Amino acid sequence: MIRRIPQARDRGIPDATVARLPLYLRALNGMAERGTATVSSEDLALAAGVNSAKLRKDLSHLGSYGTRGVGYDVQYLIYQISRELGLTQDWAVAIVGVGNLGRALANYGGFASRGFRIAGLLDADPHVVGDRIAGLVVEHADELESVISKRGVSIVVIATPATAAQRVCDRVIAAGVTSILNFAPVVLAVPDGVDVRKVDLSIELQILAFHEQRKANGGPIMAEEWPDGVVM
Amino acid sequence: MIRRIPQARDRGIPDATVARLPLYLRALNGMAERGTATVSSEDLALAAGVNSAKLRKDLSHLGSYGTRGVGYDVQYLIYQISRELGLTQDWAVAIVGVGNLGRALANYGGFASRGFRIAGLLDADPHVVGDRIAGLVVEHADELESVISKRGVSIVVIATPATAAQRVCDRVIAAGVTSILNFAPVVLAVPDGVDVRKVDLSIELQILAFHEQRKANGGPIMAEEWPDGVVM
DNA sequence: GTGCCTTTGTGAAGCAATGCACAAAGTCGA
DNA sequence: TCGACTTTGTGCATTGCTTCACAAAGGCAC
Repeated sequence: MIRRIPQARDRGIPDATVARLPLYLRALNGMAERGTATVSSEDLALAAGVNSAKLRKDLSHLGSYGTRGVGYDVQYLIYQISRELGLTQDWAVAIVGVGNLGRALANYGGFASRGFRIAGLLDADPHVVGDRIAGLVVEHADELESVISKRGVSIVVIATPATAAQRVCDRVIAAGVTSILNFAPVVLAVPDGVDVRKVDLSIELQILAFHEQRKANGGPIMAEEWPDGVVM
Repeated sequence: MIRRIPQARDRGIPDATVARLPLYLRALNGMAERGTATVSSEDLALAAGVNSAKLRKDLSHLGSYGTRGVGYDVQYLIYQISRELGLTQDWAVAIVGVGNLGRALANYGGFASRGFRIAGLLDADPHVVGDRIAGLVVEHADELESVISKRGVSIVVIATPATAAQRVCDRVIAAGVTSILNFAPVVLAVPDGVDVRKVDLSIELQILAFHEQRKANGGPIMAEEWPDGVVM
C-alpha cells in the first residue's frame, strides 16, 4: 500500500485555493486596519487581485461564512482563514544559512505577525556564528538537531548554497521535520510525507524574460536555427 | 476591441510549461557540467523532479528536439530552451530597494549566469546610496527613470517596503518597463500589457503551515467555533 | 408583515493540465 | 541489410480549475 502524502483535498480544499488564502488574509488585514467591518466578495476580490466568482468559490470550501445581501464580516473571516491555514497557533521556524537571503528572511516582518516565530538561525561559517541578527544569535550548523528538538521546530527554511542544501535537508528530516521551504536552486529528494516548497528567484526572472521576449518580437518569432559551427 | 495581454499560448506554449522550462534548464546545466552528452526523458525528468510524460509533452511544445531510441542532446536542448526563454540575449535588470533582500538578489549568482545583468541598484535611503554592492554603487531612487532609459533596463525588481511599491511600480511603467518582479507584499495595480510576477516569502510559509497542521491532526480537524467573547 | 434589493453559494459548462499507453522512429549489433 | 530494442512524440481519457449565471437567502424600508 502506498501511503499518500496528505494533500489539501483531504478535506476537500483544492491546492489552488489554499495558495490563495494567504492573499485574502493579507487583503483582509489591510481592511481591518482601516476599520472596515464588512466587505463584499467583489471588493475583497479586487483587493486580492482575483475575480469575485473565484473568491466566493474559494471561501465556500471553508464553510458558509458570508451573509447574503451584506458580504463577509472582516474580523470573522480573518479568524476563519487563519484557523484553516493553521495560523492561530505558533510555529517555530529555523533558518539554515545566514547569508544575505537568510538575513533578509530573519528580518522580514511578515513572519512574526502571522504566527511564525524564528526559533533559530544556523550557519556553518565560523565567521557568521555568534552574530546577532533580528534579536537572535547565529548558532553553528552542528547544533541543527538539538535546536530542532529542544525548541520544537516544525518548519525549516533552507537558505544555504545549493551544494549544502541536500545534506541539510537529510539532517532535518532525520530530526523529524516534515515541512521545508527551500531557497537553494536544487531539487531536493525527500521521502513520502515530507512537504517541500521551493522559491527560486531566478526562475521568476526567466519566466518574465520569456514574456518580455514575446512582447518585443510582436508575435511568433522566426525559427532561428542552431548556430553554425556548433556540432551536435 | 480588447487588446489581449500577450500570453505564452501565442505560439501554443502553455504557461504551466513555461514555468517548468527553467527547471529543465537547471538540470541540463548540471549535466553539461558533469560532461553528460545525451539524456533520456526519464533521467532528465528525475533530475528536474517531474514525471517523464510531462517532460516530453513540455519539450514537444518547443519542437521535436529528441532522437528516438537515444534521448536528447544536452547542449542542443540547453540552447533550444534558452532561446525559447529569451536567455540567449542579455537583459538589463534594475533592483529598487536595497535592504537585505535587495542585497541578496544583487549577490545572487544565478542571475548573471542566465543572461540577467544587474544594471542598477536604487534606494531612497541616503544612508544606503553610495554603498558598493556586488560591484555596483547604489544610486538614489530619484535616478530611476534615467537609469532605466540610459541603460536599457527592461525588467525591474521591486524589493522595497510595501508602502513604496505601488509608487515605484507606477514610475517604472511610466518609464516604459513592462516586466516587473515584485517582492513587496502588495497587489500591484498595473495597466494591460504589463507583466507582474510576485514572490511573497510569507505566503509560502503559510501554505506549509496549512499542510503541517493537517499532518499533525491526522485528518479532518474538528469544527472549532468562533471563540466565546468575540462579537460578530 | 411584505416586497424589493443586494449579494452569497453553487450547479453546470468550459477550459487547461496531467498521465497513460502505444505507434512511429531511430540506433546498434550481428 | 535486418531485426531487436530503446525512447520519443502524441492521441485520448481523466482530473482539476475557472468562469458563468442564477436561485436562494437575508437585510431594510415602509
